[in-house]
Amino acid sequence: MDLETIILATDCVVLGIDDYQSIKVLLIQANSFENTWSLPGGRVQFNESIDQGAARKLFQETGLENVFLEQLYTFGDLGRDPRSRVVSVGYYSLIHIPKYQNLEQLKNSKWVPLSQIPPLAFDHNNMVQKAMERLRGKISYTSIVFELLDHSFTMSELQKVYELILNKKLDKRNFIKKMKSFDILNDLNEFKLNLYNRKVKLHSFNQKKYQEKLNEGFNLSL
Amino acid sequence: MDLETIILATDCVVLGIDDYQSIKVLLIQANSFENTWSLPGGRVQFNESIDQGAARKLFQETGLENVFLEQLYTFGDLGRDPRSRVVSVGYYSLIHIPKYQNLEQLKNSKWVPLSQIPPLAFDHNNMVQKAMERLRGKISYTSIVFELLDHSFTMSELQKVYELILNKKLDKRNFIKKMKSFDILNDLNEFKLNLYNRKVKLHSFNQKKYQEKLNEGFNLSL
DNA sequence: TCAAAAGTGTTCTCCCTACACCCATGG
DNA sequence: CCATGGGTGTAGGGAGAACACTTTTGA
Repeated sequence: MDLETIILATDCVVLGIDDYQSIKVLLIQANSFENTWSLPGGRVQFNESIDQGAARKLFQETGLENVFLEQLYTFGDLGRDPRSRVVSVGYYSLIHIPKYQNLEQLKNSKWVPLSQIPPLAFDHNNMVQKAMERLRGKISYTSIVFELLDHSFTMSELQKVYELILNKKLDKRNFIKKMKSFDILNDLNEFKLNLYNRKVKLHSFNQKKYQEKLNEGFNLSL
Repeated sequence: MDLETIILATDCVVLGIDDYQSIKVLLIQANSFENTWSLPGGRVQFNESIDQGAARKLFQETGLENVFLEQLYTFGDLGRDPRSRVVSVGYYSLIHIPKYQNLEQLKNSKWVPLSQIPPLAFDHNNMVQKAMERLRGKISYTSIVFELLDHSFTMSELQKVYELILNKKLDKRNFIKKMKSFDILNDLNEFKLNLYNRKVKLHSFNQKKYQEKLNEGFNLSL
């Protein structure tokens, strides 16, 4: 290969929630650098689109597929990879961690709370930063919060996710009042038991109602 | 060069305002296709960052430099360029057109109102679309509106720009009240004559005040 | 005298915010 | 009986929205 060829790659910031205590990032062992963690990613092939490349590498390295995956930003500074000129298209993915607990490929990876991320390979810390900014921005005009939740969830789980993303505490009664006014949740007649074995009502996201409202300049900001 | 090499390029959506009647896009004659218009752009060199590449091509093809220029989205679908596998990092730039009227390099280009853009080369129409979405989104949490205005401007010019971006009419009194409440404009003791030769008060953007307010979760949405 | 844009306040409504107590359960 | 989180309603203040007339100038 030409020594002066720019190599094109993707990297993916996978954000997830499990215990509602923090937002976590999926890190894998960087194969070329011992003791260094990095984001899943790799080269884009000649005969695949960038989106396809990102989804393929994500699947190969983590087993995740058919998940929310969106382009974030393209990182192309000189020297971001000391070995060669690599331009990386960053992506971010949002998942509810317990749904994917048993994936074989996750053996060599770990979920790390945002506040405890070590220095990562290349400019990967920067990518995580950008992903969080994007998430924070998009929470108010898209329905991406629900990507972080299970199909059914309690109101306080939903509130916790908002609080983690916006990084501030919200008033319980005001939150519920606002959410109900959006009228985009289904009241399931199902319950789950919380830590204190108390029955808690479950809800689900009503994609259809949400889509209908979107056309009228509707948004989800609190 | 390797036939299976992915080529990296940039393209730039230059948006500008002159007569406050419409937002306009700068189009240039695509050199490889006769009678086709396209966005300024070209290959990224091995020894420059993507940002530098975008700025360099913008300057070479339009003469514009030191202007607002920000990465937009990376376009990498198969077949977007029928000749070879080109991945293009899209940028957008915002300028006040009359400031740059005399640029030599703009001879073979034209400013076209958004509503009158012809079919462009490659996926360039798509890029324009994305740039407008970004502009609309960012108007409320950054100060990019002022990139489209001259250093000094009248309140109704500012209002027109908001109206063009948001694509709806605003109430004059409410607009002024809101803007004044932001407290980020300087009242210049200067006037300009409008079409009817009437003296109109001029204002300018107070970058410093704006920066101070930013830290307190301030935003510019109407 | 007509057309076009500048300049200027008030009222009403609705939404956001602040705020507290009881209940159910497991330990 | 204690700790923890679920569930529920109201009142007040402030911001957004609606709204009209006068003035200036050129044509």
